[in-house]
Amino acid sequence: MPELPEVENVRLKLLNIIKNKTLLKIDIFSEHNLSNLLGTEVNEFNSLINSAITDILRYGKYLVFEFTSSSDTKYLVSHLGMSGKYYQNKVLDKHDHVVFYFEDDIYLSYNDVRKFGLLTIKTKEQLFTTNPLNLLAPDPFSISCEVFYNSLNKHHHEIKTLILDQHIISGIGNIYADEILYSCGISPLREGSKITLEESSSIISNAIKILSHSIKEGGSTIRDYNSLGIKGNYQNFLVVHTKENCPCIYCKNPIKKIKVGGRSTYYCEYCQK
DNA sequence: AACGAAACCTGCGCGC
DNA sequence: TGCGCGCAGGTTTCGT
Repeated sequence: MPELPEVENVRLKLLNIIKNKTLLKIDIFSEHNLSNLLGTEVNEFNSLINSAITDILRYGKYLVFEFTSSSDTKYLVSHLGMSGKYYQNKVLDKHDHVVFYFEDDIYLSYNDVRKFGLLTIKTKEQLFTTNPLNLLAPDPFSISCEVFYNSLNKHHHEIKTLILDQHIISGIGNIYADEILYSCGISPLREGSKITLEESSSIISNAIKILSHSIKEGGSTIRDYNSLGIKGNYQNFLVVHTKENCPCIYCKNPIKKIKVGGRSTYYCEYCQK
């Protein structure tokens, strides 16, 4: 469930479930097959035991669990990749790789079919000075328009590729990139260095509008992806993504599907310049 | 240096 | 029914 609105919904739900709960035990299954998923040694995970979850934060598409004990504070940084999900008290299956047992008989499993996600432990010192958060750009809600505009103008990539680049702006993925550029009337193929300051501002304000709306609708649930039983509704509000050959809601010409930077891209060639 | 391609994984749906 | 192919809400690494 990987873009900003879906991750934000997971964050809010997780806070309701485990805020102020103490971690009692962690199980990690077949850890030798999880070398890309686990950024930290297993014993580092065990160092979280007997700490309580004092907060859950989100940076772009990353979740950050704050664990506090009497002696120190540590952070679990989690990215859901393409197929990562959290479940509460679910009967485990072969894709539940890590299970966190809390007080009050609550357990959370991290399930990830494709194992593109990430779970890594950081100290307070390391959190923003090491991968992956050290190079992460601000999300549309907090980025400065001038900084964003200057980043775009440094590159000759297509604008769609640039707004998917988490070092330039974070939180936007393949679905919302298409929706945002459509609402701005900007072609996904336009070169970043040709985007004006006004258009940069439009990208940010449309991103804020679309992402906020999606957060309110619980995110998008397509192909049955969801986490913690969250069933999003925003897929019903999509106007270009997945709409190949459907009439553009503005000009009625068919929506085109192309590849940009290797990703499926939907747009209206008449409304987006 | 910069670009697209392939890699990392698994499962699903499609056409033959 | 079975097989092969292409596809998937992401990101990093590898070639030319």
